[in-house]
Amino acid sequence: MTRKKSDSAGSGVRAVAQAVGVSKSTVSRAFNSPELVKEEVRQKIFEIAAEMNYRPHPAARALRSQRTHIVGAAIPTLDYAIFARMVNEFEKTLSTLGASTIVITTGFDNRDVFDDVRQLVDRGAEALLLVGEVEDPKLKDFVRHASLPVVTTYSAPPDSTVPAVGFDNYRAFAEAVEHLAKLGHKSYAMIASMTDGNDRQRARIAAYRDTLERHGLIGSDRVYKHTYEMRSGVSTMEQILDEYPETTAVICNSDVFAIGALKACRNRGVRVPEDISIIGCDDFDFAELLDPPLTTIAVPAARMGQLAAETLWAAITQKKPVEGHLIETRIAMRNSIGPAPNARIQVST
Amino acid sequence: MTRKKSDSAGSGVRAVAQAVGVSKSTVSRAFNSPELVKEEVRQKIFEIAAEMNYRPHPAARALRSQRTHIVGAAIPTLDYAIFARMVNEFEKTLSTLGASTIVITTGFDNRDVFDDVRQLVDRGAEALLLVGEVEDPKLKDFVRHASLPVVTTYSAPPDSTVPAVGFDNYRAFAEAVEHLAKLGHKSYAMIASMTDGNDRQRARIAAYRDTLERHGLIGSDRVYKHTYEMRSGVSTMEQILDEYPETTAVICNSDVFAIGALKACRNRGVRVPEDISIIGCDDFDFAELLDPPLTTIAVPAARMGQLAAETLWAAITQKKPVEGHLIETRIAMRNSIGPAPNARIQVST
DNA sequence: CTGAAAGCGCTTACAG
DNA sequence: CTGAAAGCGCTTACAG
Repeated sequence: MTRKKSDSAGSGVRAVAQAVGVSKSTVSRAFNSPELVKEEVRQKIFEIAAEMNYRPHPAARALRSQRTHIVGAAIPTLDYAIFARMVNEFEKTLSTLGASTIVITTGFDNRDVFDDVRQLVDRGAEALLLVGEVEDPKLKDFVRHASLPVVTTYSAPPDSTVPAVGFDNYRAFAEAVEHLAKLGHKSYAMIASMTDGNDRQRARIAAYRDTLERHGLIGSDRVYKHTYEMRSGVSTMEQILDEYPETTAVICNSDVFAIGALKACRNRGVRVPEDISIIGCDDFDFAELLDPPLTTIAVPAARMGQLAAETLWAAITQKKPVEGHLIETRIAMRNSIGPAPNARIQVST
Repeated sequence: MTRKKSDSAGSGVRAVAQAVGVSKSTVSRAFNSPELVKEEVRQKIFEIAAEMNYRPHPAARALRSQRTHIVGAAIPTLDYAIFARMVNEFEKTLSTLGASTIVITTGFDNRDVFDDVRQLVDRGAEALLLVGEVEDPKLKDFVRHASLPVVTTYSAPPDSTVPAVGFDNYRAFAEAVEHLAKLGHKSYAMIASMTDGNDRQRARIAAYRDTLERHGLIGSDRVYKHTYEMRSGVSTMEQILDEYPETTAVICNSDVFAIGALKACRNRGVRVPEDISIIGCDDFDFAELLDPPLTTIAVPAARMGQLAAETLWAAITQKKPVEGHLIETRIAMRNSIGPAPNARIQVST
């Protein structure tokens, strides 16, 4: 025995039922299957329930119905515009559909995220949004055997363990480099983020290397890796200017790096795009207001959030399989890239 | 009768208990009060439970223990760096403490947010983070009578219905305007956001007006209101330049506006800060990399998220009252403001 | 259209 | 240190 059986007053269904003069069943039905309850009775129940501020106990409801209406999102961080935007859209879409969003941040390395993801499930998540390829063996195992819908975003791994609502990182970057090659650039550098447990970075670097190689161009070995910080964009760009002044095209795997690179060029009196071309990735809001306006690969963050929410919800409610979506990307063409200069200007130090 | 009583196999405590050869009680105790279970038995339970991939059912656990370990955050949007950063820190802190974060976005108008906030509670939130003053009468009523801990952030209303972990918006902006006044500026404009249901905006505008008035300065009627978009910063700055070319100081209630204002000045050949001073608010990451580096009021987003999480958690677990915190702000001094020019330059159109 | 009863899967006070 | 039993607050199949 634990508490006394609350068979009388209180504030649960029982109390409402008593106040109205019907059974608990009828009160519950009025909320969950209103069409089964006589109009007149239903009205009275709603009225009195509202008066009493009655709300069904979430845990009791979830236990009995085996539905929590909670969906989990495990993302690297919220402190990065593009992820925040995706979750924002994910949450809004889900909210419209009648579900809530529980969030956990895991960092950018996917190799050991199982405990974080499990926390979401332990709180009742009925479905899961992930970012990038599933690399944690324990998580791989979990999604294989677990019965809940899972979708991953940002990536489009062909051999993925789970359906993906993402874009082709390789192709997007291959096109960007291709574009620069056609503009006549001969010497390149890439500012990337860490590749450990991050398939997007690996795909982008591979695209950069492969494309340069195919064109017999210099630079494929010049890949700088940093965590996402604007200062890193500044310092890396300075380093490039110092060590490889022949560089005319810099591919940044994040607008965070690009804005830093732009700043470094300004500091050094290097003109963009006359002397050097810089391309970013993400299409942050401020990209077009930079000086010069930043050409950048537009990542469809909001769209991914929306589609992920929709397919997950359909999977939960209609038991449909989770549907992957390959989203096309485009380069937001602005003025930070241009034809390769015939000669490098002098770099002032 | 609903389902058959799962008294035998399955995958719950019962199954684990049977596999180990103890009672459900002992299995449950091994997880919840390990010190009450004999070392040897405990080990065996952990081992077998892990093998069977056993996880206590969240809803059952929550129903019985009346604890969900879920905390709710109702914020205007995640698609704005400063809110995303606050929630990011909130989540991380809570995660460390053993709780999860459920999020809902409500927009910037606080007058009708009760249904959103209630959704959080209906999903099991044990405590609530809010943003700004509580203005929705229904919400006010709810927090007054509800027994769950609530904290609001960003504001510091003295007569608040709920404790606040925030900063003094009025004072922060009064200081900023005061600073500009001391620099000799005579003619001002403010680019603000919408004031409906937004006490932070109202406080900032009041601070601006009061301070100007106290100094007998021009501009207190020149407050432009827009939703947070960089283009609005551009167009409003252009308007200011056109209609009030005598303006030498522009206070932006968001760095989003400030970056737009900076851009507009650049477009028009107006030099910052030689011709006009611009100050932002938020201290976005990119503020110091702008050209010129942006002077801006630093909003302590991460700190608010952390403190809110800590006080809410203490309130839940130790039944301590929720503790408010008034956080000091400072102006991140950079180069976008300077002494008032003696004469206005010509504005090219 | 409605009510009585079972049971969702745990945890915990009680008794030993 | 352990087990049997009660009960958390709902929802729903069953019977009427």
